Amino acid sequence: MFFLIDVNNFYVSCERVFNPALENKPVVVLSNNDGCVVARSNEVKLLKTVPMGIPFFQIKDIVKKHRIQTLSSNYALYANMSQRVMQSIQHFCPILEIYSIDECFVDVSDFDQAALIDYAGHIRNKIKQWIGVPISISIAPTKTLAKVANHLAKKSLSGVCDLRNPEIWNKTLSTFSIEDIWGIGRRLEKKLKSLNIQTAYDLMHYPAKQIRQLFSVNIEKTCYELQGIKCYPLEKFIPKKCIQSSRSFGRPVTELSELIEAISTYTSIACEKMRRQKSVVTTISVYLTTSRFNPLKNYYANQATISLQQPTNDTRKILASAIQAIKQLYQPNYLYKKCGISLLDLIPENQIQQDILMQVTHNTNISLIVDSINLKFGKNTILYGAEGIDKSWLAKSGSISQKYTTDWKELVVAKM
DNA sequence: TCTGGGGTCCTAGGACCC
DNA sequence: TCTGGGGTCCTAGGACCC
Repeated sequence: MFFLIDVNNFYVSCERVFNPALENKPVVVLSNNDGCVVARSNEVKLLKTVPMGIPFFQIKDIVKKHRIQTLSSNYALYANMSQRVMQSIQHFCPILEIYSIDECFVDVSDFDQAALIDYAGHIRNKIKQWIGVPISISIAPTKTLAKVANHLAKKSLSGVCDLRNPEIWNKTLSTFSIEDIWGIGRRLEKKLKSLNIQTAYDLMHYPAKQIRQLFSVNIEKTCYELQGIKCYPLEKFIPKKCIQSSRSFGRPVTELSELIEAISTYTSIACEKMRRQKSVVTTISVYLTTSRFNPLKNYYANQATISLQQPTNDTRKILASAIQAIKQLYQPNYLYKKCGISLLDLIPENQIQQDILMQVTHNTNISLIVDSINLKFGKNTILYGAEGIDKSWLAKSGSISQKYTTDWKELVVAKM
């Protein structure tokens, strides 16, 4: 039996904890570079005119008309708030899988089943009291059903939805649209509807084997999960298999020197993440692109994949390859919009295969020292020269809130 | 003028082996 | 002249998620 616990309107809720003036007002949070809407308060959702992911410039009039408060995203704050929420939940439910920044699955099979609803309510109150954000909790025998129940929990006053009773879940599924099911995207929606599968109930009763032939093993699993047969177990923490870092630029970039600064900055970010999960990398891929939205300007996009001689997590070595790659990709006379790096085929650092022809070296890994300094004194206390100092190409974030919980200089001040 | 970022998994098809 | 059958591995691209 699962709980699915998720924070309502997560980014907006985080902002409201530290800025109560935002309560009961329409609020949106924008993606990097203030590009798209990535979080909306309930007030905004009710307007029905601001869909998730819409480019900000397309809704400027609506924002003005309804006095929607607009915030740049503050990922340092959200990541820290996420940690706090997850740690608090673990206090009540030790076996959990963190599924995304704002939701987790919990195995509640060993709990007193008769008391589950009360327990969910209790957790909800405590998270609101301790962290300050509202959460919803759904209860169901499979993850897919828990996802369905979560939609209903969001709309209910209690914030809890129990879908354990097969009669209730059958009835619920008969009015639940196919496109709202976890794992059904736009393409599959279209194909399923062409077979006259309109609701979750229709999919649940379609022969699963046939679904597998027509679609894939995943949709077959979805079919079983709707019937209450568990196909997706709770996952333990698994290190990432690839780590990417990329950003759009705040303005068009034309100079190679600036691209080198940018790719160096992203490489440094990706490498730090890799070391945090104790992995090493053997293959990297670097890419570069102009804006794909401007039909008048020449479009150019290219990528280069490089195999490193030896698995490593040393930023200096990876930087050398990344810079070499960006030089190779660069073509003059284009207006570049974005570049990025992917660290591929990550393996645990304690499982490195030694190359018989390679000399064994025992260099001190300076990267680890850099990491520990930055952890102690704050991000970018020390950085690689190639990353540049001014970084005038950085993304825009016009209205970002303080790093209330992660930076000594920006802590919350309590006034008496 | 302005359009995000970071992931996972599956499948088909090519290349290769015996 | 006639050109099989069974298998593995890798990769690119598609689809999906938050």
